[in-house]
Amino acid sequence: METGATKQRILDRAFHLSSLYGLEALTIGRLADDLRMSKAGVHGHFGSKQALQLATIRHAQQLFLRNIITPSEAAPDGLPRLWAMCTALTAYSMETGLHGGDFWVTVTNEYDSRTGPVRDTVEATMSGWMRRLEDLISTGIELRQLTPCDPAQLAFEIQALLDAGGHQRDLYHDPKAPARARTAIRGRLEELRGPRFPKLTE
Amino acid sequence: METGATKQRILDRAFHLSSLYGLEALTIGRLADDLRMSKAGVHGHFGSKQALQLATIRHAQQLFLRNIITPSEAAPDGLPRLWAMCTALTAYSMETGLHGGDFWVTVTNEYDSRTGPVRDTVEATMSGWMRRLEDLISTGIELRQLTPCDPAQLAFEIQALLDAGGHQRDLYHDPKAPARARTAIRGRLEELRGPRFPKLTE
DNA sequence: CCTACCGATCGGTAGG
DNA sequence: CCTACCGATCGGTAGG
Repeated sequence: METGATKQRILDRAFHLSSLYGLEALTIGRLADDLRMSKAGVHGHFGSKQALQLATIRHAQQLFLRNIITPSEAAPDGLPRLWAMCTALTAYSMETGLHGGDFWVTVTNEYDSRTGPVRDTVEATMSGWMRRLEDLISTGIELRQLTPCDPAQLAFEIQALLDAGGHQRDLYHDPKAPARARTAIRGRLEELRGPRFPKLTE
Repeated sequence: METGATKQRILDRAFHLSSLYGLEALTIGRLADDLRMSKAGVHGHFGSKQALQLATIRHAQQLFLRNIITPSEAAPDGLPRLWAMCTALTAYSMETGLHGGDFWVTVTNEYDSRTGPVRDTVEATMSGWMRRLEDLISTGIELRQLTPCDPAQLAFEIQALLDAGGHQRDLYHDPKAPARARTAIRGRLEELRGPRFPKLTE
């Protein structure tokens, strides 16, 4: 049960546009124009605008899994894996074009004060991501890579810095912002250095 | 040359709505319904939707100046003043309702990938705020409150944490998020403690 | 500050 | 996947 090629084209474009302008500003007409299709042709693949938004979120989840999560699983559990995810996110952001983290920065900010199924899906996705960060931190503590600390607090700080790396890069057209995020995260981790603190690449 | 009472009512409501949903989702019709006015009655005060957006930004600037900047000027220059601004922003966020920082978190994220006069105004405002943070950090270093460090890097980190305090509070309905931001900022400042590091209240 | 409009665009539907 | 529509709403204008 594969997704059709046209539907993939629509989702790629929807992902691109909503990474820049959000899922509320996404319109079926704009999407159709970009893809040189009719509005009904786009609409028919999803049935409603909300279904299109939810499908775009699922598409973004798949890209995030493929581009960020899975590659980082190659690194050892705990701190090396956490650091691999942080470098993947900030490295991606240092290149041109659109990448895994941008969609989520835009969309979480767009929906943080809204209600409804789209918001709920966004929140659930990000909660899963935060739990993943906290688990890696907890594992890092258990493995004595890190000094004991509050995983939720450290995860909050890392997520804050990752978000700001992408956001401030865009707002100020400052290509150094992702590197600032990485520098700050690395410094914070080294401050919590435990006896088995691993070497952090890059 | 005072602003009319009706115009103030419109701007208060526009500020409230755009703090939640952004300045692009703001519509003259919705504003008119909320205020039990006609669309033309709202429109006439500004002349265009863009002028309404820019006027709402100016309104938000005034509130930020009155509620955050000016009160903090009572604290001594350098670190105490920087800390006063951080506590003001996170304290406001801990109460219910809408406050100074929320508008800017929403709107900077909304416009970071857009173009045009509204985006330019938002960017200029935030650049001024970042410069203010950097100046307070530089003063703190000169006064030996802080160890020498890169003011732009530290300002980036503080702004990242302040943003995330408001944003994650809303996204996860987590009232502890602003306190996490404050804890992280305080920890970062104490890490950079200089010989004349002041006592940080609260 | 209002009523009464305008053309454009929105999400969505009928029918093929 | 298309053309040809629908009612609702958008920003904006005329005229008072």
